[in-house]
Amino acid sequence: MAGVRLPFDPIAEARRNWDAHEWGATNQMATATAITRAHQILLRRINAALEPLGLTFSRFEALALLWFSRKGALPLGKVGDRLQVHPTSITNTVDRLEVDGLVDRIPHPTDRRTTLARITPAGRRRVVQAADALAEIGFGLEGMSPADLARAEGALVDLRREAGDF
Amino acid sequence: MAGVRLPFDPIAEARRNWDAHEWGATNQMATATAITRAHQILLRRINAALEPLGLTFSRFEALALLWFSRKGALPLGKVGDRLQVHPTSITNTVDRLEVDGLVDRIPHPTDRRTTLARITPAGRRRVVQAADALAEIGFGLEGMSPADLARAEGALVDLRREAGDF
DNA sequence: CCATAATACTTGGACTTCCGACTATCTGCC
DNA sequence: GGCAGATAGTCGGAAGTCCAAGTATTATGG
Repeated sequence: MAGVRLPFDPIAEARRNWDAHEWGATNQMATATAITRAHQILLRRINAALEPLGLTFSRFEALALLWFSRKGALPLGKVGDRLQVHPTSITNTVDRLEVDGLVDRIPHPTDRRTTLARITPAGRRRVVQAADALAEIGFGLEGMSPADLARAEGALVDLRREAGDF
Repeated sequence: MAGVRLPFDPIAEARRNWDAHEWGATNQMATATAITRAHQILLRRINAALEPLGLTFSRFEALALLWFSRKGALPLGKVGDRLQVHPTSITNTVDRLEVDGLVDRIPHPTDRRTTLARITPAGRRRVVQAADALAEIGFGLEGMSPADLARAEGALVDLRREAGDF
């Protein structure tokens, strides 16, 4: 990765270029770029914090969801719906968690199409360690003030709603 | 993908679980989740809009950067610095743009370690079409009000600065 | 009651991103 | 001058995401 600190804000610079060439939607471009970049920063920090535990953010999210669930087990499809990812990603995620013994697959009691992912005791121990590790680094967001955390979250609610999340 | 509309806001739900189990850093967790999800929404819409043009968001970003540059050519390393991605990603991106004839590689005039990516005439035509297509969909952010766009962008400035972007 | 449609998951392939390691070249300092 | 260290780019491999297509099972409607 390039650990380079630029002598200017690249988004402000992009704004200038965009306006100068009349490409339109400058504000959306700037916000989209900011979100993309924030995500990049987050994901790197989170995955770095989870790496010693043999987890990634995706796997952590799935594991946490199972941990919170009443029975410690959910159909793969439900996991995908909650995490808003493609079914194939869940298959992949659960495969890896299963290899590490943090989850196992069990058949659904009545619907034979459905497979349940169930968190194992090892998985429960691991997910708690991981949550600690993430709280430790403030989910990679320690650069943000409490006010900015709330601002960012609030500003994105309508986008998520309009995208059909809830 | 699961086109499912949940009957509740999954982030609000995560907040409740997090607090109930005293996992800590709830606000950061919520904001990190919102950013992650917003990015996911954005990227899908943007890539869908660019797909008919044979581009992805990464390739578009690189192409736009070259388009804006004074000479239409930049060292691969500079491109990586500006886009904040790993050198190997740039190699990959430029490989693909080159196959499509939108960019070519030329040697640096004085430093033989360095390779320049140069946008071709076809690349210039394509990037303008792509910018139009993205402006058309408001960079996937049409669900956000102008006020929310500004709020989101502003809230993320400190994060980007602290992460060393500029 | 059975054919058709919907649902649940998996497989194979494409794409992006990262890391570690490697080659080639340039820079700096003794 | 010449060798050590920094810098530029690439290759191989791992992980994540998606899509398209396929199998198995369940639900529906004539």
